[in-house]
Amino acid sequence: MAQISEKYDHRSIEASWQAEWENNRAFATGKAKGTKYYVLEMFPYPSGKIHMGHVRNYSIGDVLARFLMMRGKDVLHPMGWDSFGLPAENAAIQHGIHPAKWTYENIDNMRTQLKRMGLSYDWDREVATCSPEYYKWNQWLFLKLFEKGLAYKKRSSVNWCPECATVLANEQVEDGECWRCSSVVEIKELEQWFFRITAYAEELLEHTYKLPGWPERVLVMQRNWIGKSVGAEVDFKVEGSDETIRIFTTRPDTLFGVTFMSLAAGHPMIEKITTADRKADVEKFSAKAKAEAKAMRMNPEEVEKEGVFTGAYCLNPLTGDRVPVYVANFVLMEYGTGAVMAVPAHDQRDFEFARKYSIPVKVVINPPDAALDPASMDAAYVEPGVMVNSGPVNGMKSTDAMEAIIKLVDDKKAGKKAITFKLRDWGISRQRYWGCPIPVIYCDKCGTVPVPDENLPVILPEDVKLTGKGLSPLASSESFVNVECPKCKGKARRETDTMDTFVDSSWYFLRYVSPKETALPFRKEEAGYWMPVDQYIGGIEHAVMHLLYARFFTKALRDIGLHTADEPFKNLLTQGMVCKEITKCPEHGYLYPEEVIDGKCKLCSKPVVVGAVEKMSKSKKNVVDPDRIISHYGADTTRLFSLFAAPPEKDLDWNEEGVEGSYRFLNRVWRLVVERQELLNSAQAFKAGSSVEGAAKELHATTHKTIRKVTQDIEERFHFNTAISSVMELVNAIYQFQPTLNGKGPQTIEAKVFREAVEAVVLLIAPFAPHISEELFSRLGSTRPVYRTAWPAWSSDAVREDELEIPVQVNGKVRIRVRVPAGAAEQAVKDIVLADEKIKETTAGKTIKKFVYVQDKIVNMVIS
RNA sequence: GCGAGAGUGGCGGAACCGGCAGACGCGCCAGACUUAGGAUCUGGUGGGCAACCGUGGGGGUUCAACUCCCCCCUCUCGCACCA
Repeated sequence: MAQISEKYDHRSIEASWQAEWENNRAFATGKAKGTKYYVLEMFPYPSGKIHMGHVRNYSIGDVLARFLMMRGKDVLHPMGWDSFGLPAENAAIQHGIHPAKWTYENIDNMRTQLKRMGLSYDWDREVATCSPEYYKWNQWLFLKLFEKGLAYKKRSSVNWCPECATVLANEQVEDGECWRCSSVVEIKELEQWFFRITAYAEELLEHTYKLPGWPERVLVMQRNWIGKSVGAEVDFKVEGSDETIRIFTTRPDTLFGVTFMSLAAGHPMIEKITTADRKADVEKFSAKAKAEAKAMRMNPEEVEKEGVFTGAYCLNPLTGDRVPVYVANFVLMEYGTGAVMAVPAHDQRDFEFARKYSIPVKVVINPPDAALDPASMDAAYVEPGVMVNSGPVNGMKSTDAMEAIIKLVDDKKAGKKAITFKLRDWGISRQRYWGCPIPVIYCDKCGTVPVPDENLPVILPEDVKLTGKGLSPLASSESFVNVECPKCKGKARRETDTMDTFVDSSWYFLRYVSPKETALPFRKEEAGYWMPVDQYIGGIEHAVMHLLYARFFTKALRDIGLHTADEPFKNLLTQGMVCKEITKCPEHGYLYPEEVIDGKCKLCSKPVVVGAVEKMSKSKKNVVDPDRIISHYGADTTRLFSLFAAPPEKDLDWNEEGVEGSYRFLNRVWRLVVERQELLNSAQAFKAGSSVEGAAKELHATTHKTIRKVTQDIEERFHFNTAISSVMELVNAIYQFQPTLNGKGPQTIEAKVFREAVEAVVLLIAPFAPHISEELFSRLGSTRPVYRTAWPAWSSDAVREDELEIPVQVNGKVRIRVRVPAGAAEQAVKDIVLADEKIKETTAGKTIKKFVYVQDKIVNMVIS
C-alpha cells in the first residue's frame, strides 16, 4: 500500500517561502520589462496590530500585484506607515511611553504581521510619515505652498475642554461633550494655518467627471462636499444708512419677489442696523439661535424656523421696495454671505417664515398654465414658469430671467453673477505633539518667516512632557521655541503647532516613487513614469477627506512644477467592511468569538444570544484576530477566505466554518500533488496539437477554460470569488479524473493532461495563496519560483468544442437536452430535436407555431 | 425629502450582451473507509406526493426576464434648513 503522504504543514511552508522572498528581494521594483502598473493599498495607522480590514485590503491588493507581475508588468507595490497621530500621544499620557517608541514598536510588530501574510511589497520603499526623512519633505512642501499663497494664516476656532484644559480633535467631541470627562466643550479662537483648497474647488469638481475608474458614490460624495452653487451676489442698501447687506442667491429670477431679508445669528451687520427698541429682543434671539445651532445641525426638521425683526429695512436694488430685515435661526453664517433674500412665494422655508410672521407673499413666477394667488397658496412654487410682477422681465421664462436680472443688477452696480462652494479651506494646524512641525518662525521685526530649506527638517524635539493639558505641547520646549530669526538673526519664536496628519497622507504615494531621494520629495521623471496610481484600494471611510486632500495636493504640486499628473488615482476600489455576528451572554454582555463554546458562554455556560451581523468592532467584541487565524490555518487560508467569501466591494461576513472550507480546499490541492508526485514528476508536458480523447480531452478543455475564466475574472472584473470558485471546480474535475490514471504510465496522454491540469491549479492559485503555490510548484519539479513564472495562457484549440449540449424548451420550459455540432444550422438542429421521442410525445397533436434557435445556446419551441 | 446601491435556497454568494436560476463554498442528509471521526472519499440537498411553483410585491414588453420598462415595498450608505 502507498505510504502515508506528507501532510500540508502551512507553518513550515509559509515560513520558508517568506524567507526565500525576503532573501532574494523577490518583489523589488524594476525587474520586469512590461508596462508599468502602480498598485497601492491605503497605508495603515500603526495602531499595534493589524485587523481583518487590513487583511482584506492587502489581500485584494496582493492578488492584483502578484497577478500582474506574472503577466510581465513592471509593478510598483509599496507599503508604509501613516505614523503620526493622536493614539501615540494618548499612549504616552496614559502609559508613559514616548510616542516615538510606541509608534516604532507598533510598526515593527505590524511589519512582521504583514510579512507573515506573505504580501508582495517592495519593502525597500517602505516609508514612515513620522520619520524626519519623510516629514522634512512635508515641511518643504508646506513652504512651497506658502510661497504660492496656498498656505496662509487666519483666526479660527478649536474645541476646548475646560476640565482637561486641552484642545480636542473633532473626533474627541461627542455630542458637544469631551470624550474623556464629558464636560461641555467650549470654542476657542486661535491663529491657525490653512491650505487654500478652495482655489482648486472648480477643478476638483470638474475632474470628478473624468474619473471613470472611481465608484460613482465616492464621486457623488465629493461633489456634495464641494457643493457648488451658481447664482448671484446682490447688494441691498440699508435704509437710512451707508451700510449694504450682500446676499447670495441661486434664484436671481425671483429678485422682484423679495419681501424680507434674513440674516444669520452672528452676522456682523446685525449690531450696526438693529434699532434701539429691538435691541433686547434681537440679542436674546441671537443668543438662543447660537445655542441651538448644534441641535439645528443634527435634526433640522425638528427645530422650528424662527426669527426676530431688527427694526431695520433695506431696499430692493431693482424695485426700491422697503424690505424688513430679520435674524433667522435657519440661516447659516458659514454659507454664502450669511444673508438671504427671502422670497416666500418661491422658497418653502421663506414661505413658512412669512406665514408665521404675517409677511406679505409676492408672486413673481406663475406656472405655465395658471396664475398663483398669494392669499390662497399653501406652499411655495419652486418650479420654473413665467415671470410676472417683475417689471422689465414680465412674460419671460423664469429660466431666461436668471441671466436677464443678473444683467439688471450688474448695470446698477448692485450685484453680479457669483459661484459659491460649500468647500472650506483646509485648516491644518493641530495643537498636538505627535505630528509634523509647521516650519515657520515668528519674529517681532520680520513677521512670519519660513524656515530656510537648508535648516529642514525642523525636528520634533524629544524632550517634551506630554500632560494632556494646555495648548500646544511643543510650546513647553524652550529649546524648540526659542530660535534665531533666519532673516535678522534677532530673537524669534517657532510655530508650535503641528500639521494635520491628513497632510502626511496627501502625497505619500508620490514619495514611494523615489523614497530614498534626498534632494527633493520625489524625482520628477520617476513620478512621470509611475503616476498616476493605476489601482488604489481602501475603505469607503476615506471617500471624502483623504481622497479629496490627495487630489488637491496632486494638483497643487503639479502647479508648483514638481510633476505633471492631474489626478493621483486612476482607478479606485472601495472594499466592503468585514462583519461578524454579535454574540451576547445574558449575564456577561458582549462576548468575543473565543468566549463562545458550543453556543454557550465560556464563563457561565448560559446559552448565548446571537445578534445581527455588524461591522467588526472592539466595543461589540465581534472581532476576529488575524494572528489567531493565521497561526491556526495559515496565511494562505486566511487570504483565500477573505477573497472567496464575497466580491471585494461588498461587505464580508466572517465565519469560521467558511475559513475551514478554504483550508479544506488547500488541503485538497496539496494532496493532488503529493499523493501522485511520482507520476507528476515523470509525466511529460502536454504538447499542443497532441490528439486527445474522452475523459482526458474533457479535463484538458476544463483546464484551459479555467485558465481563461480566472484570468478574465481577475483582470476585467476583480471578481476574485468567482475566480477561486472556478479553480475549485477544476480541482473537483481533476479528482473525478484520477481513477482514469490507474495503470497509466508517465508517457500516456492521460498523465500529460493530468500534469497540465495540476500545474495550472498550482499557478492559478498563486495570487491568492502564494506560499502553497510556490511549494507545490517546486514539488512539481520546477527550479523557477512561481513569482518568476509567466501566468498560464489558455489555448483556443483546447477550449473549442465541436459538439455541445443545449437545452430544448417547449413553451419556455426545459424538456430535453440535445447534443448538436457547434455552430450547427437551424434546420440541422430542428431535425435532431424533432426526432426525439419525448419531443414527439409532447408535440403530438399540436402545431409548432414557432421554432426559435439561438446558435450554440438554446432551442425554444412554441406549440399550441 | 434628495441622491446612490441593494433585495436570489437554511447561510455566504453565482448567473458577463435577455437564453438551462441556485455555479462554488458553508451547513445538512445518506453511504464508504475506520477502534473512532468533528479526518478523508462518494452521492444527495430550492419548495411541492405530483402536475407544477419559485429570484421583495404588482403590472408590462418578449419565443424567452434575476436581467429590460412602469408602479409599489423593504434595507444599506451618502447628503440634508446650502439660500
